[in-house]
Amino acid sequence: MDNSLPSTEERILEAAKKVFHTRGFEGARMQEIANEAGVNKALVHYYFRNKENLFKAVFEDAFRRVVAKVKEIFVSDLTFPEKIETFLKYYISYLSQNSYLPLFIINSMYEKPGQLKEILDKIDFSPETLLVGIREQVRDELHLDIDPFHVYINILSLCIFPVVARPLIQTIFSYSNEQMTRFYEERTTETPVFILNALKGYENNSAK
Amino acid sequence: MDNSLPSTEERILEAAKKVFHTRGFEGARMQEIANEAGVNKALVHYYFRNKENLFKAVFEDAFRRVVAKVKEIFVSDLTFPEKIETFLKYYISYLSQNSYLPLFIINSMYEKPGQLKEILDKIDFSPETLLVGIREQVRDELHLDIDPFHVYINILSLCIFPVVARPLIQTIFSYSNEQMTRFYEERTTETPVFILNALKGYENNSAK
DNA sequence: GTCTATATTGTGATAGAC
DNA sequence: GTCTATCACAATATAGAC
Repeated sequence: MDNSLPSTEERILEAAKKVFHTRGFEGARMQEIANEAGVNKALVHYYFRNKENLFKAVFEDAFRRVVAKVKEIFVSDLTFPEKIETFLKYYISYLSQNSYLPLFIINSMYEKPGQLKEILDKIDFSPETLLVGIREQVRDELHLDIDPFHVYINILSLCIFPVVARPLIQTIFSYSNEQMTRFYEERTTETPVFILNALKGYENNSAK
Repeated sequence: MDNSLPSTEERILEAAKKVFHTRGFEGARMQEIANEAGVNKALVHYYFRNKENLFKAVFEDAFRRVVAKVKEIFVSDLTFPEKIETFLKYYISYLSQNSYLPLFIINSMYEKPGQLKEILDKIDFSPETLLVGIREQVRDELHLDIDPFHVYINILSLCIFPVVARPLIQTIFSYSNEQMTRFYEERTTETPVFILNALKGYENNSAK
């Protein structure tokens, strides 16, 4: 484990994460990043040369983290229901700490479409790994034969959207922060039930 | 019906929608809006005074449209399964034409949290209308007694997230535009099945 | 109402001392 | 490596002619 104090470069990167995640590329200010890191603006340029480079570093870090966590859960020895439960439990707690992360990644894809391609080549990530795992488990454990791709997207939708749309939900329904916390706690148990119910419903039709 | 040619003010607003929707508040440039409208930059300020005002007008327009459409479907005489199918069919076609709209609204809530409050007061919109309708139908048509709020969020999640995350999905899975079109077509029929299956699954447990 | 020209401020980036 | 000072330009906004 690394117990040393964070280097200047690390402090700048941490500050950049905070600012880019919440404000996006266009909204971020190099000045604010410098302030957040407790250094001068010029020093930010010294380490990362320009805004574009710094953003790239932040985006890659964010994507790596999310992928690593998803893989950690979905590529494991757990049963399918356990995976869904674990995945949701992880997302509630992880995203409540990093509620800006998924929206940051989504927005970055619109602002800088090409950037993900480079990253995908660099890191060890094949979407097939995830899909194959789901396909086999849905078939062997639940005895269903349905497209795992839609199942996968459905699971992600039900996990991520409620977090991403939090300010919208909270405003429209006039929920307090405490009510929102309870809402997300409820989803931890309710969402797996919803998903597994849906999958069981296919049993009648998929006997082909 | 209004057959007259669009006024200058209308042309500017249309241009502003296009630019704000795709680039967000920070990314938008008054110059680009002026170009898009075919007028001079100064004229944009003449009609809307500043960027903030123009953005407000665009955001309000977007929110009104989305709410109007959701109400049109959910507050109707259709049965619950019909509502879900209609809603999804509408969203596939509507969002494929305006794929930037939901993300624009979500982002605006982070950038300008207070703005929605004003709008909600102005327009005729009560979230209870939507929830009450769902609650009654789930109970009377499907004979279930579950929280309509989570059902409502689940439906929205399954509709909106796949559209919002399109660039991410397309890049990760290396899908062509044609494959993405087919993906969304599939969802039009698959998502209602998924949702209704999930709801039926509650029948066993909710006999209290 | 619509334009050109300009004011004014903000912001990414660099030069150069220490 | 870290700072201060400054450049260069981009972007919002306004003044004033027509």
